Amino acid sequence: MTQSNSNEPRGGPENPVPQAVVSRLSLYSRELQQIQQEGKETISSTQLGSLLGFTDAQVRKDLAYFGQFGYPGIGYRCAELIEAIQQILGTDQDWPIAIIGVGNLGRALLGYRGFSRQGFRVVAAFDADKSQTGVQIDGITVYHIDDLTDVTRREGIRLGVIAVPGSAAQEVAVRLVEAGMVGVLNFAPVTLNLPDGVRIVGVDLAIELEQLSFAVVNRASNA
Amino acid sequence: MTQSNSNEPRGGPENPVPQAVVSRLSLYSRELQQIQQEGKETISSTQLGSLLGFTDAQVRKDLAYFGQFGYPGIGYRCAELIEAIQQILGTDQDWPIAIIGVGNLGRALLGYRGFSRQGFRVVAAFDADKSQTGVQIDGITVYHIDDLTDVTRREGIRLGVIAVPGSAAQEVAVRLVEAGMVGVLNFAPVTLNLPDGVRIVGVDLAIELEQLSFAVVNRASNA
DNA sequence: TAGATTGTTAATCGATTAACAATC
DNA sequence: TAGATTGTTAATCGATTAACAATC
Repeated sequence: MTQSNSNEPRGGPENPVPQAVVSRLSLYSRELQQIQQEGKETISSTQLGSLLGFTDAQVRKDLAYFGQFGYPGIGYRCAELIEAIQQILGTDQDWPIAIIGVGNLGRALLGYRGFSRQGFRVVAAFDADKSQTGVQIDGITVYHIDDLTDVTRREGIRLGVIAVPGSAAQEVAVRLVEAGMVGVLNFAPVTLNLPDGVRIVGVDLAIELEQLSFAVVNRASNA
Repeated sequence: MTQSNSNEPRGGPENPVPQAVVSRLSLYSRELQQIQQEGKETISSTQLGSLLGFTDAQVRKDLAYFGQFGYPGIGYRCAELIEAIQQILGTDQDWPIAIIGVGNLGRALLGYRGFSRQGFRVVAAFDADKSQTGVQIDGITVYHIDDLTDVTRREGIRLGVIAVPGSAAQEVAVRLVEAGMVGVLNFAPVTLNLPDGVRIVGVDLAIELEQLSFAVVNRASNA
């Protein structure tokens, strides 16, 4: 019988980490890298929080989910904390990813250098259009969607990015899961229905703009 | 003295609407349009919720922030609710928008048809590179960044999309605000610092992937 | 030592869910 | 009428903040 160690701070079943905490972890990491580039060695929770609009308590609490990283009287050493967060997020590993759909958005994603910032590496693109098969875009080969499983296994791809029209997204998503993918970044403007255990992050560009228009239309409350 | 009307359900200062509610409103709208296309006239909070993974109570509570839209015993009429939500979000209006930066990502956004789904219309692009000035991309003219204020005022643009490198983003953001923009969709991987009253929505592609890698690395808790 | 800052517990705040009278 | 479903209040749950002893 597996006995749960109550000294264990990690996000096991006993201590599920809220989604919001994980989002902020990414922001901390990004901010810390900026700070480090500016030559600062350490930073306090108060400083880090204020750069991002969070309280000092929130920063400390978030980190406390995963362990003790700070030094009382000093703060956090940037280099150390960056490394710790990357390990928590899994971005200390190499993540070969695939992009499905080489329309406008897919092509942009193929050329986007920002992915590589944290160990993500686009290794293959897929499209249903046979005239695209074999084409190279920004050094990445475009495969036919029917080769999804083969290439995915060969390259050890676990994360897929959906950049196909909404009408095709659900079917593509199912095929990704069949091919063994466990995480999906979905740019199509539809709700995907996938088995539990497959994590989905959705980015709908129109919805992001809607958040802005709501805020603008209702910004009397701000003024 | 302005007396607050306690019958007023809208998100005035008395009743600030949580950010999470606004996000879900967009999802409801998207889902309702799908449902309507499938020929359904009405839908219950239970059905709508389950399509999106929310409880029925949550759906009803979210909508209750803004008024009464349902019919006891019947549910919600799709057409009516869609129109109501669009009015709440402001997407019943026309929103001319500008894209700043015509690199890989900016170009993809210029060609992205999904923006127009809800009244968003890209009317201008800007870039600091003078060799791009005057070029047309997908029918949109690229202006030099120095013409930002002129074009913004002429076209009545209030929302801007930042698709420039991180190193230039803060400076560009400040210029957008100076030009009169009140909402910014930021694709650059940096935290923007802008006056209160300017709403910022950030989309960091690498961070979205990090959320996936965390979930995958820690998915023992799911299994 | 005095000053700064952490990690953590308790208190507060806000958001989600359950329950149900009112309505069609 | 019986069945379905809303809008809303009260109860629950979870997340944020405040406070402070422990530490450097």
